[in-house]
Amino acid sequence: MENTPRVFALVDCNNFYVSCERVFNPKLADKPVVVLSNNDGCAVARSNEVKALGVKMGAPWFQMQHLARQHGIIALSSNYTLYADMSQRVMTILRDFSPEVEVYSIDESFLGLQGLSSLWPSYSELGQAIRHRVGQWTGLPVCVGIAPTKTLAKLANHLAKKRPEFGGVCDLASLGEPQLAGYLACLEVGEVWGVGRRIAARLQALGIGSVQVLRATPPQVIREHFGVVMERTVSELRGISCLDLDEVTPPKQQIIASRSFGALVISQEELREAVSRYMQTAAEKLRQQGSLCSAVQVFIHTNPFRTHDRQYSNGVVVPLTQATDDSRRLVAAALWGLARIYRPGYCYKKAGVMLLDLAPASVRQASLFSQVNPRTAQLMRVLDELNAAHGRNTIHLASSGIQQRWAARFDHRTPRYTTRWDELPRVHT
DNA sequence: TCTGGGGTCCTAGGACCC
DNA sequence: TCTGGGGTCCTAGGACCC
Repeated sequence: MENTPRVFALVDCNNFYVSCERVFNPKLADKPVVVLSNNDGCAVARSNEVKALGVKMGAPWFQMQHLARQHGIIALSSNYTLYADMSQRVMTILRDFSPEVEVYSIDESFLGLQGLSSLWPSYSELGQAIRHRVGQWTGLPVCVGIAPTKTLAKLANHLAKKRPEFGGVCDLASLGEPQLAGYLACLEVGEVWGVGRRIAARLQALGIGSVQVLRATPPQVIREHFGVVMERTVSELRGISCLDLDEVTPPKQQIIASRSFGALVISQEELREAVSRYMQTAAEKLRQQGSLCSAVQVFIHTNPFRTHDRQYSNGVVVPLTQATDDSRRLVAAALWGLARIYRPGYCYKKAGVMLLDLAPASVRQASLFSQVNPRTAQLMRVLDELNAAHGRNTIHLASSGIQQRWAARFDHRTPRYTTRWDELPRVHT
């Protein structure tokens, strides 16, 4: 279809959550820092100093207490509001460099670069310009990988991060074949985008350990063992672009809201509060993307790590007679489902809801027996506007309770520096 | 004491139909 | 004694991602 070869860049922020915290608290520079998941449970972001200590992604915080004291690891609760805002700033800058941007996750984007080479001495210098401007305008360090396929751009980004000789930007196409083969021979297959723990182990068993060997394996052989997805990955490693940029994010097919509790929950009443709360969060997201939902799922379970406790886990799908985005109807359906699956006498650790069968609101099917009430849409709009202006959960249904004893704990939260007037950073003179 | 949350895609197998 | 074949749809589960 295209004659000019594609050029992809992957721009990825280094240790994103930790770097965001360091922007606003310079004392954290060069210190071992982790950012923890909800309830301060696991390490979800680690500074280089912490990675060097051998702390793995997702490692439980309570298990590292000894190491933390020994090395003075600083632990911070997640400050998602701050990270989301910083992410937006980075993505805005990236759009200045290329008209083709796919925001892939909160801290990384793919850019289409082909055609832009005439504006720059080389793709590497374009990458350096990106690095420099993001650093100067947001304070966040990023690395850039450049290659003819997305999968290779991911690997290039990995090299840019790990190999100092690249200076944070790696353009694979600028390497000679022997040099490239040398780098790929040093990379394990598990580093490849799409190769997880399971598949890496199976590849190992077939004698395919390095990326270089994987790249040399015929895609048909891979297909026989692993299916079409892995075949595509190997083709991409060989420089054949199979995955294009997704510049417009399609609406989500399902929306999930679930949380572990900050305290154990036994009563149905408290579970009802939590389920109601989660559903209101999910419903807001549903309206944000302009969809309606035809079925909701609700699930609860005990703490699987407490193996000596009696365990219970269950979920149920509740179909709706008419597709809706009305928080009140969605909450009612979820609570109805909860009553079906609730069993007394267990210590519950987590609950959640899922919105299923989503469809655009623009093609709403009018039901024979019920009509859409225009006042409902208006009510939901006012609800969303108030919460957007004054902070999440400013106004909510009474069923989600007031005390919310079960709410997740955040014992080390930093200020929401960029999105709350009362939490702005202060400069003392 | 203390172990995250939110997504996508693919496949296998069962139900059902003609 | 002998008991088809092919297609679709749905769901659960597995694998991956950040």
